[in-house]
Amino acid sequence: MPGLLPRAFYERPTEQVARDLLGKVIVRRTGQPAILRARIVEVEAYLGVADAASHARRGPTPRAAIMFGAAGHAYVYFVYGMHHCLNFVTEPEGVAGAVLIRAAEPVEPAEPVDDGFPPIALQGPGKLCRGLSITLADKGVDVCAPGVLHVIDDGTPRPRLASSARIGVDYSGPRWSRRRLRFFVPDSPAVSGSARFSRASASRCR
DNA sequence: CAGCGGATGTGCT
DNA sequence: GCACATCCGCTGG
Repeated sequence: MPGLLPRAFYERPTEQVARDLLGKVIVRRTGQPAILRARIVEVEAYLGVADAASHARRGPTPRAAIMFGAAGHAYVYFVYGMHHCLNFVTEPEGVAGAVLIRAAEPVEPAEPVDDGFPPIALQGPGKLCRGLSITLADKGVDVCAPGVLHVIDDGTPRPRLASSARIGVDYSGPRWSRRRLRFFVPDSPAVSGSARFSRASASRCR
C-alpha cells in the first residue's frame, strides 16, 4: 500500500518492522523549503529488556523510556560525544523495541540539479543523522503524521535483502551480538563496507 | 558525584 | 588496523 506508513506498521514485532522498512522512504523537512527524501537500505532491530545490546536492557531509564512507549515515534540518541542515531519505536505500548536506521540512499529528484555541492552522505547511522539534520530535538517526533519527519511507501518493489549480525555490539556477549538482527539491501552502494564481507555469506530473506 | 565506556567516523600508520 | 575526538547516561560508592 503506497503512502504514509501508519502506526499499525510500527506496532508489530521489531524484527519484522526492520525488514519491512528496507526500501521505504524517509521524508525530512528541514525548515527552509528544503525537503530531503532518503530510501532506507540498512537497519538493525533492537529488542526489549532481554536484548543485552539494546538501550532498553536496563528498563525505562530517562533515555530509553521512549522505547517502551507508543510505536511510530522517533528515538534519537547521542553517542561518542559527537554522533546522533535515528530509530523508530516499535511494538505495542509497554513493550520495548526500536529499529536503528543505519544507511539510506538519497532519492534524486526527477530533474537532478548540480548545485555544486556533493550528494548528501547517508551511509552509516551518524552520517545519516548529519545528512538529514536530525538531532535530539527530533526525539519523540510522531513519524506517523506528515510533519518534520515521516516515512512513506513510494510503491517501489520490495528490494532483495540480506541479514547479518549487528555492528558494534560485541559488549553484549555472543548470544546477542551474533544474532542476525541487521538487515540490508546487498546491492546498495550505500551499505557500509563490512556488508561487502557479509554479502558473500549473507542469507537471502524472503 | 566521580568514573567509565559507548548502537561512530575519520585519519594516520 | 588503531588511535582519538568529545559528551552524556548509567553505575556504584
